[in-house]
Amino acid sequence: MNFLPTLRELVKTFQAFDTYSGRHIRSLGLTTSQFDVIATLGNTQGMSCREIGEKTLMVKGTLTGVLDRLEKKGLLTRQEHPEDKRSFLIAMTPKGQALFEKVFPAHLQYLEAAFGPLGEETLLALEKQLKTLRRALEVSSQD
Amino acid sequence: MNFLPTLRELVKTFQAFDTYSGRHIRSLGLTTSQFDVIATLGNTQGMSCREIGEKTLMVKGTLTGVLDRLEKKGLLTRQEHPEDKRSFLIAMTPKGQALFEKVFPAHLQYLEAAFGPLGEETLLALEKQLKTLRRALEVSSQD
DNA sequence: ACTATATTGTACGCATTCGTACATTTTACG
DNA sequence: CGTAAAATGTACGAATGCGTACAATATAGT
Repeated sequence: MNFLPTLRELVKTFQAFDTYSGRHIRSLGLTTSQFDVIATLGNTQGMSCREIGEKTLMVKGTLTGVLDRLEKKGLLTRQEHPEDKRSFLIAMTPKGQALFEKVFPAHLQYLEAAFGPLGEETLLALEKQLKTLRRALEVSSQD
Repeated sequence: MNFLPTLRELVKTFQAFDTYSGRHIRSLGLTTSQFDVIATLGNTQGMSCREIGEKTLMVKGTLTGVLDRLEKKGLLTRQEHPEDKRSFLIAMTPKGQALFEKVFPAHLQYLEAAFGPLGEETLLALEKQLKTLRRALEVSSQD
């Protein structure tokens, strides 16, 4: 079973997306990780570091540094969590929310230009195939 | 057109592969990038930095550091290129070649355990779908 | 209630990743 | 031939990304 071409294509496609998306995000003055956090926190009342990690697919160790920089930029705050003293409620500042409202729709539109022409059927088929591969990897991981 | 689920699945699948593959490579005492270089140079007479970059999908700036560490480990050498004074012929040492012969088949077999069960049809279909998406991203990148 | 275990987030070290700038050399073109 | 443009690899700074260890707190099992 020669899976290497498929594997190589997975990596190339991921990189192509990263390059395409990253170029636009950088022009907005952000990194990809920073944008992902802002996109996650926008229009919410805030959430814990764990929740942000689940949604952005970042591990907590990475997230600490990303949140530090966004906090230093004045885009978010870490407040004490009332129910759990280990945790923090991480929420956007007005400045952060304003940035979200500016960059999030703009980036979605930018991505739409690339993904839109593919059509819904192609996107759904691809999503399904990817999920099949991911499950195979996760099952094998359990050994 | 809601492409976000497909996009998220692409990232999750890539990460699942990276986690699965990386765990094994780390147990062999290497990083993913180092393994990719060794897998590329194994059983060859050596090649330029540019060629390695094309095959491993690493940009040259990244490659410099990875090659530095592999050279320091005594796994490869940088010789002067006879035809082009800007370039180097990067080739494995006997120690590097021996490592290649040990880890490359082992890792292929490890990956086979995850990819094999998918079957050839699924892999080919996924490769084709990915290529469609990648071309859409590359076309949009030209603007 | 007590204690072993799990969860939450940070600290740290190491290696990558990328963009930009740069020196050197090669190529293309007039 | 001579020069502008391109190619090759390195240097550098900033920011991930990840594994491990760690302190503080919460939860579960007894």
